[in-house]
Amino acid sequence: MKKTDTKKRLLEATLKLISEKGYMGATTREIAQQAGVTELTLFRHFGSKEKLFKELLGSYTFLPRLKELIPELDGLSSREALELIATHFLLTLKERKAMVKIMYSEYTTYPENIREVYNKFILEMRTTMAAYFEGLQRQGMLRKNISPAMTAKMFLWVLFSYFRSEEIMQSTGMKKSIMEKQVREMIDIFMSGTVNNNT
Amino acid sequence: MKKTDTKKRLLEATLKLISEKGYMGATTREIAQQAGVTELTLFRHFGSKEKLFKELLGSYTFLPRLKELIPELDGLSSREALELIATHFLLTLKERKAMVKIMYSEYTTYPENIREVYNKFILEMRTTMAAYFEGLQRQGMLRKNISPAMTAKMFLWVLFSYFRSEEIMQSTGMKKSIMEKQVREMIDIFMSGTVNNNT
DNA sequence: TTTTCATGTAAGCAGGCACTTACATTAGCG
DNA sequence: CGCTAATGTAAGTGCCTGCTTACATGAAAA
Repeated sequence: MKKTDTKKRLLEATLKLISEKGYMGATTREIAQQAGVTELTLFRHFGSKEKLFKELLGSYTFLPRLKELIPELDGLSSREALELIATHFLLTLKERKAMVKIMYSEYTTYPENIREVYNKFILEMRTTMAAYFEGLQRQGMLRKNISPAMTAKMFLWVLFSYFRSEEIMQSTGMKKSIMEKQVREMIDIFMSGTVNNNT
Repeated sequence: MKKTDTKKRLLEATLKLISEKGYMGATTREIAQQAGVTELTLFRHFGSKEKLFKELLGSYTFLPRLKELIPELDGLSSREALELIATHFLLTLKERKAMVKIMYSEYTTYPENIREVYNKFILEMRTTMAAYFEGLQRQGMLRKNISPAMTAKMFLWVLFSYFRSEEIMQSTGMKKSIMEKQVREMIDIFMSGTVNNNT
């Protein structure tokens, strides 16, 4: 008997359906059916719909690979480094698309602990990036008169909004070649700004 | 008898409750109560919950004041102009906060015509800003090798994300003085970039 | 004054929901 | 084989939801 399997399949089904229909729109019947089990099995495992959802959130790890990535950036130019970070960030979001969608749409309506997961993720990303930018600043590669914190925020905002507009809003999804081109364009603007200096 | 009043109050109550609890979480009973009428009156006016929601969306105008604003920008430096645009944009979002919240969270779950309203709004903002940046580019005030379309997107993404993180996620809301300071910081980075050129 | 029209009161219906109870089945393990 | 533990079948409970029906009220328009 594969006890673990059932629970796992239920959690996956929950993730899928809630990301598609929202917490209130996803019924326990449908979740169970999607997982290939009876509704009763769902309740035997989790007790209630809310506990199921909380366990889904709790079981979730965003494993910010950003930190692991930073040592690899040493030999690269800051432009190359930011491109690499951006690409990895976007791919992580794409992989976790369903959960990202949930956190995005349920944040305001389902206050209890979804906020914790979300805030933790955002905060970790921000501080990691801010630390990286602070390093660049110390090396003289970043303007002295801007704050690493705001720099980090704007970097992530642009990437996240790009992800949302491409992946969540459009059904098509991002094509890799197009994505890389646009990442390059975004990072170019992010680094060099928009103002014309050639005079 | 104030026929118009009742309908208007119902629409306002719908806006408020759906923005707080989502479409599925807001009940017709509660909406009617919030509007100070009987549930029956709600159904006499709108026939069904879905029609009520659609009428809310249809009745809604985002009146993009961006277009009206553009003539006023003539004497200003591009930095001042962008700051003015940004401030107005953020204030519009704040005024329409409830509807913005709805479009944000219900977009993927309530597909039918909420997308139209949202897409129309986004598209209008983007094209207006892109046209403005194209003008700047012709005047030689914007780098030649970046696309006005992407520039416009990034500009709006940063502002929108800022709004979301300040206004929607935190309960406190934006304080005007802090907002102005941060807008200046964001536009500085947006215009001058992040890279250190002083060598 | 009589009519009309927006609203209210009250009761309820049918369906879906989360969740439960009682009992049967199946498969692996000692 | 017999025991245990996970799952299934089936029926149902109580609650809430969107929505309806029948009748009453009250104020403005005729």
